[in-house]
Amino acid sequence: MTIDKTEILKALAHPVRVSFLEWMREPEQHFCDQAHPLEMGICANQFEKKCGLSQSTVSAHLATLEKAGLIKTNRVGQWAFYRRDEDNIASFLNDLKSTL
Amino acid sequence: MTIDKTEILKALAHPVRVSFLEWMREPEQHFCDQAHPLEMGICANQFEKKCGLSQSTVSAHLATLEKAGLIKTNRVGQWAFYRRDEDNIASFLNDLKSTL
DNA sequence: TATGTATATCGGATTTTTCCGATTTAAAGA
DNA sequence: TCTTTAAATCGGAAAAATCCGATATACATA
Repeated sequence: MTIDKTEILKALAHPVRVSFLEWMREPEQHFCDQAHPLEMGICANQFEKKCGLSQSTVSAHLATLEKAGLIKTNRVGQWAFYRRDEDNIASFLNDLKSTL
Repeated sequence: MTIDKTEILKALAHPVRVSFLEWMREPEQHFCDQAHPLEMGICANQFEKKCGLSQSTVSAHLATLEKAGLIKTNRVGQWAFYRRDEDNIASFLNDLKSTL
């Protein structure tokens, strides 16, 4: 599946989801208290603590970002670790710059 | 009032509004049948014909783009002419590239 | 002044998005 | 196996977005 600009723009239409992406740019600044090494990605529960929304709501926001191709999920044991999909993000930004 | 990234991203969350902006990049290609000179901007009714939505809906979409600062309005007589606000669009794209 | 044209705004129906608590699923550890 | 923990999914309420037709406003012209 190729990247869908409309789906990405809809994913970026909620400020919390944009914050998630921005926080993941600098994990050591925003998730310095994570028990697991930041190289694994950011654990879902970290976002809950930081944004104050419920577990199910955060899970849905992360799923929206993943469906749009903006983040990738890495499941280890009972945890889910998230990281930015830099390739897709860069492709989207280039696409936007050249078409918008 | 400064540019509001969240408001802009919400404005871009509807594909019709993105199309409006893209069409305005190349007026001579997309609005070659406009009675008024394209240098005045694009007349509101041109968007209606091209997207098939009702007059009131198109007016609302244009208002959303203007509120976000993505387009500028030029009223002449009974007409409203729209053009892209290139400065704000460029600022937004730079902001997005450096923060997202 | 009366009529026609272009756009904005209003009122309301429909759809989509957002959010939460409860439940389910899956893995970890006692 | 039983319990705990983490995350996904379900069900439904509330809020926001979308869309249209009708009406209002503003300008042009007869």
